[in-house]
Amino acid sequence: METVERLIRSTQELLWERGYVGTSPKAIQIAADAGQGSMYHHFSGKAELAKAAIERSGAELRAAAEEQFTEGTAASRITAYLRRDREVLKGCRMGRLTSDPDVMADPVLRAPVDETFAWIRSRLAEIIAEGKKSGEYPKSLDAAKTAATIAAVLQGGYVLARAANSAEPFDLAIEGLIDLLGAVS
Amino acid sequence: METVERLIRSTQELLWERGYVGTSPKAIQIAADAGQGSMYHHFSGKAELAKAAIERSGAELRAAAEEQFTEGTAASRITAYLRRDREVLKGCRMGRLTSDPDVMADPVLRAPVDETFAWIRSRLAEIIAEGKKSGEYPKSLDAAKTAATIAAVLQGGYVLARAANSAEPFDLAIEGLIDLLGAVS
DNA sequence: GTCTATAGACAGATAGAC
DNA sequence: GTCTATCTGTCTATAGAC
Repeated sequence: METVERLIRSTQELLWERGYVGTSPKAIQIAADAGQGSMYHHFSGKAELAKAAIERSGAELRAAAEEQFTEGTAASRITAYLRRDREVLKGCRMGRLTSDPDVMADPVLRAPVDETFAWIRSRLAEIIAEGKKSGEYPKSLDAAKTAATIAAVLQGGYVLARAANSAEPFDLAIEGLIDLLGAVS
Repeated sequence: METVERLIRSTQELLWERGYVGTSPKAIQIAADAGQGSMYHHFSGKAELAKAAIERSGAELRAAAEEQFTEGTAASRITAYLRRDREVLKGCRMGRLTSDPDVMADPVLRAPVDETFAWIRSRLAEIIAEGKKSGEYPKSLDAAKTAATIAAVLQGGYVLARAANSAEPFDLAIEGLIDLLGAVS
């Protein structure tokens, strides 16, 4: 793999594990097996590298979600998305960045995070709207609200799981939501 | 206020804003208006100070939650808890610590985080169980699952709000959950 | 493109005076 | 209890040789 690619992937991994504040250029270089000069030749610094890594992660996240969003009824697509196999104890690569003050303070770094969640909520809302048309969900169900609730359960599930050092609370939260959604349909 | 108290409160605030990795002893000393020698006289270092701050925050969080948990029907107590005024864009003081690798890696620092969320889920489950007894909720509603879902929506709501730099997704997620809970009761 | 050298600032303490 | 001095290592680059 080429140097630039190794640098971006290593940065993605480190941002996931340790966040922006906790990730040093040195650590990235070691993980990517690239020298100092090499890194600074390809990127102006930590921020530019992080931008590339966050954008890449956002694209990957959307692609992974879209896989569940393509076939089946509205309810089955949402359930498939919720129950998809996830590295629960590692948390969400994108969600964890929201607690990184330096990422949130920099519009360039926050933008891809913002866009990713906006996209997910919007896609979920579309699917719920389809479900209302098909009669799977009642007309009274608010698509935007429900979409936000679904996205929040996933993000919050990660938080509860990491706090407990166990995937159990994540699974409980997901199944609790599926039960509630099943009750209205 | 006394020095020890100022140190703990300043650490609570800094952990909330910048996390453990992003908070330096120096920053704590400045915020607490305490000297280096003074800080190291009262605490062995950053970790011990963080332990005191996290435990304090956990106690405050439980006390704040218990306020909403005391009067009214089960459903009204849960709604009151969900709609309580919160500093949404600052995120959850306890939840943000779950993305701090050094906190999660140290059992002493993770314990109060774990206990706080375990307590909240357990209290919510108790209230839902009461609601089932009183007939507010159907017998088929799983208390542990639903409690996890409620806690997750709050934590995830913070994540979505910070990503969007707006309280709106938080409010949407909360209201979406309240609608779902209303539909089953 | 990649390497090594250098550098100022900060992190996270420790030591000893007062 | 609090203060100042000191210390080792790391952070985040920049500069210039190869």
